[in-house]
Amino acid sequence: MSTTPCEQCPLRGLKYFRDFSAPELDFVSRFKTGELSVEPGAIVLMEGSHSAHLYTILQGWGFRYKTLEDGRRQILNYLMPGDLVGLQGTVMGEMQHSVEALSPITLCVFERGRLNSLFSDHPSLAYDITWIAASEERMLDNHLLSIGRRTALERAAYLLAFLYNKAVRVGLLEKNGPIPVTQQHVADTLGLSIVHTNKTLRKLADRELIRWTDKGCIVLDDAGLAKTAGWEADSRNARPFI
Amino acid sequence: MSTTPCEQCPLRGLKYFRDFSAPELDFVSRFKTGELSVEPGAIVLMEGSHSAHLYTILQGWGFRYKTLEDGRRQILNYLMPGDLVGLQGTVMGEMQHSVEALSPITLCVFERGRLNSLFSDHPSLAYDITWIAASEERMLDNHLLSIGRRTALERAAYLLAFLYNKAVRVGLLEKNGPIPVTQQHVADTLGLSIVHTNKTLRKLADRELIRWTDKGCIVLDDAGLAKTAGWEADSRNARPFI
DNA sequence: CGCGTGTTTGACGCCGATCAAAAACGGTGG
DNA sequence: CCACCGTTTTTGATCGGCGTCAAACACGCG
Repeated sequence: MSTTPCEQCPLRGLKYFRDFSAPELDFVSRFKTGELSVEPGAIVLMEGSHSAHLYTILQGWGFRYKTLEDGRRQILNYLMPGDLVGLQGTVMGEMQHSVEALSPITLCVFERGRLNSLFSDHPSLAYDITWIAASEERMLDNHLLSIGRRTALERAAYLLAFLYNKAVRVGLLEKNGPIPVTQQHVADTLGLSIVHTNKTLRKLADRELIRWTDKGCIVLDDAGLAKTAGWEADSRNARPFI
Repeated sequence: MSTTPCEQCPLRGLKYFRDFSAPELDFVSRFKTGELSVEPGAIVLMEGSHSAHLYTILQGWGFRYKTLEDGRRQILNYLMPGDLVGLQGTVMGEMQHSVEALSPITLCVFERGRLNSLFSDHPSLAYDITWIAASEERMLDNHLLSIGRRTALERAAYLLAFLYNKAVRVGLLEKNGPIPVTQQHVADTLGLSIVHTNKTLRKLADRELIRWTDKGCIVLDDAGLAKTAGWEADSRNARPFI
């Protein structure tokens, strides 16, 4: 499969992402050095590695996670089109989390070495990267609040409403499409056991907020989920991406 | 009290922070428009506000937190000298968390309007801001892992080891100084009830890893804490700050 | 002395972990 | 087509960690 030129980037058509000026687009298209395709379940980046690359998700679902010595796993966040991958490793050296594909994904590959010229020659793009980092931080704040202070049912509802909203906005999910996770993923995100996660998701299904299928979770009533989570989705538009 | 000129910034003497070039120093000293002093327990920034400022902690302890409607509170992270405050609000508009002083703190105040010229004229400083944001993200990753997958005892040990290490490096804490938190703060950070937090901290005290005083927590054995948390502190030096 | 804030302790109950096993499914090979 | 398998979901029983309730204790302060 040939690579997608940035000029024809499918994300650019979405209202959710901001437009580029011509010089920005020109720079980014030279910044991009290739594409990477990864199969579901495969590791994109490994904790402890020193990757020479920075990536943006072009299509598909992935997730970031960390593990403790004894195998306990915590999923930190989910990755969707437009998300920057590997910034921590790029800016600070070693990766301290891993990244795994949830569906087949393709990533745009950027040359780390050219990041300096991005900062020096395209301050607006540098600002975008900061914006994205701040946005990621904000998501983590929300997850931390959720895991720390919400009950199991609220947590689950929050997670699914969050994933649904974000995925729809980036064009990754149509209204009745499945979020491609297993209950094990949900458990590792919420900090719960898989058994209790199952019972919790069952309650959400009984309330007809979701339906669980072999392809993942179908959100039937995202407003209802947000309500049981005590959360309101952030509806701002026009976020940047690289 | 008159303000501290950036040329004499006490943080600059610490090995932990990187040096500035003359032009950088010059810019930053003009970027800084004043200082803000806040008493313990007072709110520096409020969730939902639109602050026109960006801050760096010059001295003292603070923390970031979010609350749910019903009052449940989650502390997201602790703020120490060199930490940037309000970046999320500056870059993305509204603040989605609050900031409170834990000790008397003083902050350097930066004009948000000049952030553009920082990005356009001082790419190295823009890079530093990205670095700091990535670093904050990394800390949140660690906290998420902790709350999601560690036991109460491990969580508490991790938190105290983390705070101790960071505080010592920025010159905020001498070897036997107290971390100025109450057990309520610890509980709200770990996602535990205050009663259970107390019983957990007691276990750490019984093992002679910490001692609790009316001024806060004294770390007696930070290696021991890190060990019971199953964690190794990151010993990298030379981080940037603004 | 009385009060407020913070720490400590005990009793009890529940949420969620753990253990165990059964379904339900798609995929594979005979 | 069917037997077998691995993965995932589902359910029940039991256990334990942590929450909740309640009350004491310690301390600094006016």
